[in-house]
Amino acid sequence: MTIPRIPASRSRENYLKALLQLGTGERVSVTVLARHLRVSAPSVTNMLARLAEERLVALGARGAASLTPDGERAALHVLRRHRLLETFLVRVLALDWSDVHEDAEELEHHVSDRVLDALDRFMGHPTDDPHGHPIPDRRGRIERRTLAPLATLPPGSRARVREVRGGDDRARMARWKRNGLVPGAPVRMVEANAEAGVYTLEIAGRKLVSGRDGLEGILIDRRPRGRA
Amino acid sequence: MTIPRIPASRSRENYLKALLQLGTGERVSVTVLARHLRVSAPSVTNMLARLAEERLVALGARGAASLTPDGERAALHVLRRHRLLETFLVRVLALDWSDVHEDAEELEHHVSDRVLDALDRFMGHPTDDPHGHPIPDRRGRIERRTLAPLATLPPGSRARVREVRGGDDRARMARWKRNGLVPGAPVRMVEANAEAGVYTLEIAGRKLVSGRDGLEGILIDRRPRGRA
DNA sequence: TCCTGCCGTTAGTCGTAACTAATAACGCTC
DNA sequence: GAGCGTTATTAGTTACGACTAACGGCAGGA
Repeated sequence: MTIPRIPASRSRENYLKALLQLGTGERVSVTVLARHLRVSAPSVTNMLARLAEERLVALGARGAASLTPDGERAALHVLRRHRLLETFLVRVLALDWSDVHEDAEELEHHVSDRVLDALDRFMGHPTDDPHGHPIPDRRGRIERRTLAPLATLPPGSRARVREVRGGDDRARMARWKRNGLVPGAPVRMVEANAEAGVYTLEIAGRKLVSGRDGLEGILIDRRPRGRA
Repeated sequence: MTIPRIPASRSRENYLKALLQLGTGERVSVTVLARHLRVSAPSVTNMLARLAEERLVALGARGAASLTPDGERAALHVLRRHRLLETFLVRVLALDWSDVHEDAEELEHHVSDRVLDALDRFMGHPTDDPHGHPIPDRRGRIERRTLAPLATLPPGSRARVREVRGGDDRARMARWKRNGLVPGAPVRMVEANAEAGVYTLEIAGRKLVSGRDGLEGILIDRRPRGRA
């Protein structure tokens, strides 16, 4: 008879999480999903069909997919697990900020609610992960923020780094850390040359010249605190 | 071409661990393994063949299997992960002694060396898990102990509980904990009736009457400390 | 010695989730 | 509107690890 196993997860959960992260309310195409998950397009079509059957995903024309409320709930739970785990690995186990992503990526599929709650309790219910991202609560609610890319900070203005995206790129994370570009760091835009894509910043007193690419993923609050 | 994946684990690791725990140097039969892993006999034959091909298991006549040195090393690494995780769950996260087994059982297959070492460091390199079992070191070496079943303690003698086996039976573990039968607890055999299988004990000052079954798995040092 | 059981193996299937190759459905350009 | 390129789907395979059903070999009892 073959036991159908637990509703199964791992792969499923990764699809849901990807849909959550890629779909800003919008539908996500098969190709985009495939690239993100490093999987072939047919695999995506296939899995989306299964997830649609389980009412976790809604399919639109030309394979465009979005999460149903159920799917979004599930995805937020995965995200919560991921972020709590990253927080634990950094805050408690003192692992490197730029290294923890893949460990969390693995463990997020295997931590029980019991253990997760215990971790949460142990850390005093943190609200942000080490990269500044908000951690969804137990009910799957997440703080909605409107942040701006650091590159949009007008010259002379000050702000604080709020979130640092792209945790899967270790080298990038390590570079940011070296330069002091971590959540909470005070920054001042000294000079911005949007055409050339060159920006001069002061981070916690230290000067940094960076290209636009090098700043992509660093987010600040939309309304900068204070003026120069 | 289909990437052969990582040497893969989960199931493999469970077979290796089972061989380590069941085979006291001896070869283990297909049937025993099947029962222990709650899997059909053909599944066992099948997997053993694969493990033998990878030189992790040596096969004898009539399907009897034992670990090769490589296999034993691998198994001890899994055991180390399991025991360190249990220790973490109990000592740090304050989860219940009798509950943690299954969580550790799941996580042991997914924790990286990096995280494991960090856990080990964080806890100050514990040598025993919450059930009193020795934790293999990083190189896979484990303390060899010669322990005796609590039931063999002569009437009037005192000893300390050293290990408590059978972590997979929650109810049993919970009962022992309620009765104070935890590693380190001082016990005195008040009266032992081997024929009837009834034993009267004093545990940390409290009296307990138990059948032989109820004590199976509780181990003390072979040479009791002190006399009555 | 032969029969009966137990134990293990062989053969064939299933579910999951990936893959490649080939095809179909758009949509944009000329 | 024909043709081309992109995007999605269908078809068929593969690997893993489980399963059931059926078969073979050895041991002990009659």
